[in-house]
Amino acid sequence: MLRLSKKSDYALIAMKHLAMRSDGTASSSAREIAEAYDIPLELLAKVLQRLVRARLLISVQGTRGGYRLGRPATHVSVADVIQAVDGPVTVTACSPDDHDCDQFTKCSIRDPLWKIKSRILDTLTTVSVAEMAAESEPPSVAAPIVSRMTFVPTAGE
Amino acid sequence: MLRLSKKSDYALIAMKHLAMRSDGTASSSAREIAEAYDIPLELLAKVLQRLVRARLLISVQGTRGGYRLGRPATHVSVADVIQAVDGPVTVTACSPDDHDCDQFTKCSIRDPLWKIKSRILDTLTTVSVAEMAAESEPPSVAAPIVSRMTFVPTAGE
DNA sequence: TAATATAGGACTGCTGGGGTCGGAGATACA
DNA sequence: TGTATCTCCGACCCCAGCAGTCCTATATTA
Repeated sequence: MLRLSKKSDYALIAMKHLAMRSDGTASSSAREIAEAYDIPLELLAKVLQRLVRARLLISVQGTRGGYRLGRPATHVSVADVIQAVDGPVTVTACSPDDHDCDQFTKCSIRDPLWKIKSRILDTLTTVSVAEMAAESEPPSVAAPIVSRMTFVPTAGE
Repeated sequence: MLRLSKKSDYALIAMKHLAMRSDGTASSSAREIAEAYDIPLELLAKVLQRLVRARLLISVQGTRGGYRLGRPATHVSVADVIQAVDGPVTVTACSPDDHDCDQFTKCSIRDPLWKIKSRILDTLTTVSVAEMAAESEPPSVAAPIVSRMTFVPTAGE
């Protein structure tokens, strides 16, 4: 459970692929990425379209067209990619202020789960695509990727 | 996305219900819980059976039977409940040592996502059922639930 | 013995994700 | 200008898995 969809998988693969070869503004076509990772072309194309709509990618139409990052990979989090493809990250079916949920007027776990969801979202937001790409590089300096993973106790929340 | 199943919802509701009224070894029947939260009885019963199999609950058969916690609510994490009902928490379809995943021999995001999954699992493990139940109590001391949420940078991992 | 409780297998309806197809629009190049 | 190549986008199908139901067996108490 809690598995994320293949669309998200494909989106992350594509984003990482572009991040690793985007020295400057290099672009790749959907076909190139699809063949590199054995992903169905049409499905990948649909995923890439959503990423374009979310401004995470910029598409160039026509011959020799393709996709390139919409902004630096360091400014794109895993959460951004997942949400662009699969919609908002929601652990529960209904949100705390979703009062038209018939069954859960008596629900007692909405608020606790909502806090857990916030922490998961924090985790996904903290990791950027650039950091994912950096892990695959030959270990040169071993960038302090996890240095920002420290959670501040949010007792006031 | 990342939504957990209704079975997990029901399981958490039931566990919290029992945690809140388990002063000593109070028990509740499946019907009682089902009616309290408008949950289909048969479905809830099946969920409770899984919790019994996972030793999270103890069942008493026969008239005036029911369910009670298998161990103190402080020692039951949200992750325990979810895993008992929905199986292991997996963000990706395949694990890092799952080499028979045909498509993902070229997969480049398995390891990064595996780390993220570990952090999510940490979050779910850190919150206990007792803490979920405590949030509904009239705020007496406001127990320091999140004090253990501080992540230690695992740079060596 | 009757009533009530859990245990658990078998079954159905259906939503949503994975995947496919075809056509429209945009661009590069001859 | 024409054509090939590429992205874009909507429509469509298939099916695994979840939610929910039903039925029977078993255990316990009154």
